[in-house]
Amino acid sequence: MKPELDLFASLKSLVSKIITPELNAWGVGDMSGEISLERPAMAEHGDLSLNIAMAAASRAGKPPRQLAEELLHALETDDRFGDLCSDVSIAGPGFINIFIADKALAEAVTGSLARGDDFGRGIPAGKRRILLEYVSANPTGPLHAGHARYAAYGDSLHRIISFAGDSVKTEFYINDYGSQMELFGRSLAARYAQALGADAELPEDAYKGEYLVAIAERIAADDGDRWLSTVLPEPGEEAVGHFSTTGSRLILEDIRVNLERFRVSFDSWFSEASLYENDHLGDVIRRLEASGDVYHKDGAIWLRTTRQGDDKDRVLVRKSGEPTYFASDIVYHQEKLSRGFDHLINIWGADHHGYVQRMKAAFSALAEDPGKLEIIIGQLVNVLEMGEKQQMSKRAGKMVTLEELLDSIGVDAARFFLVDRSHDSTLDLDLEKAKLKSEENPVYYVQYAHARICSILRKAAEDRVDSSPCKTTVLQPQERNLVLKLLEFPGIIQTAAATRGPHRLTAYMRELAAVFHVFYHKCPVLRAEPDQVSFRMDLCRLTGNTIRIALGLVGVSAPESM
RNA sequence: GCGCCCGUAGCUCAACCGGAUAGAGCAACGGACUUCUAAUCCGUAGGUUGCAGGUUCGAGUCCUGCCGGGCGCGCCA
Repeated sequence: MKPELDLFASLKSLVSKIITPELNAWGVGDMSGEISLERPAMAEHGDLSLNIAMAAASRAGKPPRQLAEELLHALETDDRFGDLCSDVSIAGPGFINIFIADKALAEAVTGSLARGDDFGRGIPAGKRRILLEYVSANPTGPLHAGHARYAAYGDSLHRIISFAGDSVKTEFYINDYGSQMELFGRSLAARYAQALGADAELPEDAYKGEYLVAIAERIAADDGDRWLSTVLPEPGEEAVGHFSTTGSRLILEDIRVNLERFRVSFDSWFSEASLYENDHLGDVIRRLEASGDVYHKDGAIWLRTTRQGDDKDRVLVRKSGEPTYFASDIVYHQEKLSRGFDHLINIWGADHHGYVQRMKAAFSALAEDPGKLEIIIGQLVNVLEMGEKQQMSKRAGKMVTLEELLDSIGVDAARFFLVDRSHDSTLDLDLEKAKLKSEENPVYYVQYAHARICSILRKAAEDRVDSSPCKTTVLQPQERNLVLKLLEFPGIIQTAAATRGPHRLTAYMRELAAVFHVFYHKCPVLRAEPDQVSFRMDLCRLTGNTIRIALGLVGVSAPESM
């Protein structure tokens, strides 16, 4: 976003320019990174507030208010600053409070409006290529509420980081390899036999979910009893392979369909099994050996991850000769890097947090910078039924699926709800309550503001409202509040992206909708004084654009009427 | 036992790099539609930010120790 179109950003750089000589004169060293303009909680404290005098006080060895006086003088005598600001004063322990001129605010609205759907978009940031991996489920069952949370979070993060200016691709890692897949194949084979009326028993610890019955019936319908002799009394290796492959393909298709309905899309889908089509594992192990941290013990191959701070060393290849999931993951991450990505973001559930250290250690062993690997731990979702916590288990088939969530509360409410709180907090989800909540979900509050704006603009077009150009340079308090809230948007985008926190955006939308609703009640638009109509329509347009953009960044629709 | 996350209004949650009088929504109570959408707005009430120390101009935020809850500590994934 061009600086002159982001009033807050350009004010910040102007203030920095003005006060830097003063800071230098105090001999406090480089404090340029600490200069920040904040929006005070209270209107009396100005539109923007500068706290650098207090931050510098101890290093300068002078009282903060005295320093503030010097900065105030520098600001007051600067012509450019005088053009943009109507007042500046010192308050409290040494805050410098800045009041922006109404004229500058009105011009910023015009400039922001001209950016259309790009209002708030950041400047493309260099050549860094990011790969964001999330959801990454076993294709052994439908996605559940926990996956839904990470899907909503990850997809929103993708949209936000991209909008903020970084280049991000997304990937779904399909865990279609290993013992869980074999167990899945055996479970499905038994269901298949049962579907054909045979007396087959599910293996121990089997996937017991009802969805497997439906899949087995479908395979029975497609293939008839062709496989029956190979699965009884015990399924052979070939049959297990067939059922796990066929079953996972069908489940993956179901996963794709539901994610698409959830407005979550991936640039690529990567199969773990495909890692074994060539000897990538051997290549990676040879590479790890160069670190000197690979050793053999008890018939297995180990990586000395303790050298990088892990609790214990980890097995790469079992004594059976099968690679561990850890080994797969190292190969996978090596593969990601070799595709040219230089920053990898993974979203993992809290139940995998113990895995972070060993993965970082693996990066070190590969002679890669562990800083290239950013792992975001998302806390879990508790599903409550009648207030009772339910254990979610894919194998036991006990879970609330993404599909059920969408059927009961809809895409918009589900996405807003799941992303509206920090990923760092455990989320309680009571499906019955969530259904009730759909009526009072804050998403409707935000969407309603958008619909209301559209309604005004429709009416303006119908009535051919006559609006002469804006002459007023004095804004009503409600207009000021709305403009100031709108101008926060570019900064909110940057913060949400940098802190990986989409919930900041939903919180912002609620605030924006609130100040708009207040504006709506106090400031008529179409029936305003003739020279005010044009500016108020601009305010409506810019608010509408901003809500639409913000909702879009969390994958929620912006209805034109409700 | 060790590691990570969390503890804020009755409930669900915010609070930017440590900023001024800790904010929203829901629930409760009282008001506002002959008007550009009342899915809205205005008002009232609601707090020792789990507890105890420490750091400093200033702590919900940082440090230490407790208490409580979640998750993990496999040659499962």
